[in-house]
Amino acid sequence: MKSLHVAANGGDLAEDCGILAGDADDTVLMDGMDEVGREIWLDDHGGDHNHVHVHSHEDDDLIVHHDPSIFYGDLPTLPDFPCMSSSSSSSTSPAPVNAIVSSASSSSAASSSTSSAASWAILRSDGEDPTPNQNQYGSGNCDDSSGALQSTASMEIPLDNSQGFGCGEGGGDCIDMMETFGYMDLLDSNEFFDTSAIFSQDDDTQNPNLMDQTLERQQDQVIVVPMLENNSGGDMQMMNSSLEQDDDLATVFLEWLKNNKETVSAEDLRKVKIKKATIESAARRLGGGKEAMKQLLKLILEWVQTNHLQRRRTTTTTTNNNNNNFSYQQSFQQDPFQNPNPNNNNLIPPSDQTCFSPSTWVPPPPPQQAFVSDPGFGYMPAPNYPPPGEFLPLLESPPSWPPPPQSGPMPHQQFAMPPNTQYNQFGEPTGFTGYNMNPYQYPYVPAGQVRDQRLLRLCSSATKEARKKRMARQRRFLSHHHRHNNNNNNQQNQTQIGETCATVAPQLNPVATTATGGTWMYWPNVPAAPPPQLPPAMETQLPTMDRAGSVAAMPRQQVVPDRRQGWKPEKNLRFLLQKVLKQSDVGNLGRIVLPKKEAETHLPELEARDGISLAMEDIGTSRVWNMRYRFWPNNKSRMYLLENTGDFVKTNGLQEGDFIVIYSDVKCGKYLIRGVKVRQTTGQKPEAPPSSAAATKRQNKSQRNINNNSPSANVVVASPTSETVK
DNA sequence: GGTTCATGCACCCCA
DNA sequence: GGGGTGCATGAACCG
Repeated sequence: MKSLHVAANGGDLAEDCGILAGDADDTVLMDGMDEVGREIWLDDHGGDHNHVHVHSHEDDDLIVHHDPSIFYGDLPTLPDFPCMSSSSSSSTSPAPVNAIVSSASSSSAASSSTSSAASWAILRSDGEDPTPNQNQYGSGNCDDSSGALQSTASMEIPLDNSQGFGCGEGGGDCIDMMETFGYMDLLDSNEFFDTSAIFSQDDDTQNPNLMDQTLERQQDQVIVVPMLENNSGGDMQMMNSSLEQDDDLATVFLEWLKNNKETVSAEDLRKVKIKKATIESAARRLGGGKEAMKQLLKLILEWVQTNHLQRRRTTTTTTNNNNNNFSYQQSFQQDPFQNPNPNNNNLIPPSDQTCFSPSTWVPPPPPQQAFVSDPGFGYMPAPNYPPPGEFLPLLESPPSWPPPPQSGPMPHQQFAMPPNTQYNQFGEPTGFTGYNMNPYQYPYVPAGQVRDQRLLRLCSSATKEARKKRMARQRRFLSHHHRHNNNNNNQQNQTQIGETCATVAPQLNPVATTATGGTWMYWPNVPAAPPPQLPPAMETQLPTMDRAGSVAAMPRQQVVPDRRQGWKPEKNLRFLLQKVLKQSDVGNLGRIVLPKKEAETHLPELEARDGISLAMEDIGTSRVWNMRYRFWPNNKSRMYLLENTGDFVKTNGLQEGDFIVIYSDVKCGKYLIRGVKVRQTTGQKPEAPPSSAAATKRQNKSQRNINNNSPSANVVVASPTSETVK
């Protein structure tokens, strides 16, 4: 029998309710993680309890206490946990304390689990949908005092105040997540996986070789999911595939251990701490049952891995890397769960809030390397570890993007959404080459499933209280940030994190975020060339473009929030790329060659040469153009194109030398395009295409010189709308 | 020398 | 034959 017991506690019910209520203002799925959400620790209490300790840090740190005993041979019974009493605070839930007798022998654990399942807040993996009892689980009960989630005392874990965090500030109920998961299947699977052999001792775990040997030894006994054997594919791929193929929680856990044995030690796992209520709520939100727990397990493992790696990365940069606490402190500051931008709290996939109508949005294939919108944690970084600031501040406003008005239905193909994780916390591109991504897509869940909706809603959580805390943290951080930066007057404009999102001028180029990772900031391009002879207002707004017409490096200064006429200050647009239009771009071909680097960086990664449909809203006219983003094979490379641009070009009267700018709306994820006319003041703008190839070349050369030397020297930028500036 | 990208042009489809 | 599609070529750029 494979059952996952997840005890609910009475703690943080309000936040749980936030989850259940699908509070769209919150990034994090798991309330505790949301508030604090900083770390997951697997902490070795040295105890002999077989349970997941879920602690709630005083400062809303989410802690899952993993009792090392889970990896030991003999797993004592859960009823021994002193923490059980804590859940007894539940006066309304008479759930009995059930003992789970677990041991290295899966059979015993299985039987005990089975026997105890009935009275627990149990998410059973046997397929039975543990439809939450309202009274018991409080899915509809936000009363913190109801004790609705307190019925599952059996998984309670003692408060570990010595660790600096209590076992659930709300109710003090804790469960050992790792043990829970290990408990369920790892111990139920006919001993095919002896966790005790992996992390039998701390010393062993500290010995990578021994650990590896142990794992390798175990591998012989393990039913390996085929896809999991491919480690090269990355963990995300593993998770994706496992979701589809793996029916065994134990296998999931085992494979995860195998795949991460070199990077995640038992010590690391012991530091993982997840709030019991969080787990319970998350599992419930996932639909309950085996599948839900499987997903949750995967999510948690993924997060553990991610967090660990991030912590490790951070550790390498600190001189105190011998201090685990310190390193975790570091990771705390980089908590992938944390959204430093209170405005960016909502990571709601498009199926929930996208501007696309659900009927038209078809999730693309699972990304190989994707931004992970963790349904369980609100935000879970992909292996690339986009910083917290890369959250997509989704849809705090109701969907406003109408379906594309083009004639004919939108293709039932990938409907890409803007990427939102390309920037590091300093607003620099992270350098990875391309996404295969829909930022809203959950790599763990097969697209199109109803479960997705639940997962997506998990992104939201927490209460106003939690938001207040985040805001306070953000303010503190900002204050610190300001003190440590040599600010100029523009700094204020750059650090309105959590308060406002910079608006975008069509000629402004954005630098994604500040170091706090919050709000997208837009920075003007200040040409390296001598100052252009332009009105002062334009000098800081003209883009610097390379020969391809794409954006060149831009100094992070002189933020000029543009609130000119016609602009929509409420839009949170993020600059993606721009392209100076060539003759071939504005000709009859109806296609625009996009700069490769920017396209790969900021637009969805293309799996097939046919590309994807991109609905582009014309910023000037609000008309939505159904374009196609694709690529051509070109030698060993690719040439990226935006097709179906003919009407757009004509409508905007774009000609050679003009340029387009593509943004993404960070709120609702749509793409926006803007055609910008460039009129030469000292020379005549080409009114007609060159009549010959030689003329074309000359023209191109001239254009390139303009772009490279002084891109704004001789031009006046005018928008196709009323924003012409001369 | 490798990469990017503008565009020439071959091929195919269709009226 | 015209238009669309997509590959190939070569110039420009970059390291």
